[in-house]
Amino acid sequence: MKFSKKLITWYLQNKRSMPWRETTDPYRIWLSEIILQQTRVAQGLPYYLSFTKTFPTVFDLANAKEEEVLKLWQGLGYYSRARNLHATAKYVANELKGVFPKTYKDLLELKGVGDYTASAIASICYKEAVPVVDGNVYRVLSRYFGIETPINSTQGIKEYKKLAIELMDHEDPADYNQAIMEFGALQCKPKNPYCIVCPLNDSCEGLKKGKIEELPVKLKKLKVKKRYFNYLVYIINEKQTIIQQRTGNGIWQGLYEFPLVENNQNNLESIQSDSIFKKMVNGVKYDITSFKEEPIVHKLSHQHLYTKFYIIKLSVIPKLEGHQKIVNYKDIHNYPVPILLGKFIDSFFQ
DNA sequence: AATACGGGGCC
DNA sequence: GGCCCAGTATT
Repeated sequence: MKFSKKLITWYLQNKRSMPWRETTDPYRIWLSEIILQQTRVAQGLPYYLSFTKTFPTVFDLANAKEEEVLKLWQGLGYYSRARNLHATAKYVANELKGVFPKTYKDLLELKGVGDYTASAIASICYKEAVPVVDGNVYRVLSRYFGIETPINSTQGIKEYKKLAIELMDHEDPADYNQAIMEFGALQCKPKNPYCIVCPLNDSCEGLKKGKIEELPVKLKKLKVKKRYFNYLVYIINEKQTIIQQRTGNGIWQGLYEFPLVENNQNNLESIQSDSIFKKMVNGVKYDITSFKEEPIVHKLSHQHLYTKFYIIKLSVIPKLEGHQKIVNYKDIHNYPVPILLGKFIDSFFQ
């Protein structure tokens, strides 16, 4: 039997039940694909459910405030996905009358939709024979064909894409694409794959050469950077605090946070000598204490954030910078914040 | 061609 | 502590 037919046969017997497998509505397929970019099914599923419940149609999503979209996305990471999601919803609702593009080529034009996602939507919703090449596909192909080209090299990306096109099942693109991904997720998984019971184990080049554990080859990424975040949690008359929105490039764009002093350490003295802080509390009495003695280490894939929260009690409103705003405790939960701050807020403000 | 961009789970 | 996850946009 052909490679593609074996995968589809395996898929039909082993596929997990998922809500986005019950529909070919491009809105829902698109939504699920954006949510699942670089995200495990188990992590993305609750977000898919809340998004489809809150925004049943692309018009509902388009009509939402960006802040509401970010709030619902809170905790999922890669927040540009949420901003692009909202922008694309507005574009489809307002410029395309709510009708999604129907081809790989046209889908590719949408913000936040790249090669993988355009292929997924085109194949699942419209049966276009375009192959998905995600992390699962790289792994399955590199092992089955014994390919040692790094999957994140320019050469590798071209090579795997070419192979994927050749292997594509033209009669059933939707099931084939989902089959190879599901196969990579459940059977040919990164650690301890089930080669013994694998339906492809009689023809798997990687298994024959004993190289399953080393495949796929991936160029290693750079060392993570350390950063030092000192958050100033102003407590004004025991009922209000100050937050600001992150703008420009960098992490957490569009999310809110407390006034931040970023330097090369986590200590009280460096805060008290900070010019922005001094300007804010100039002439007012305040009391400053550390929330916890040890910094919280928040680990992102590319940087480690050594973070301390400083509780600053005062009885008058300090001088605000232009982008800062006063909020009541009870309203703070309505703002989208990084999970690092969300955890602090949950413990400190109940 | 590289780098930035989250958070969580697994080993 | 390192790797990986239904990748994309920017530099």
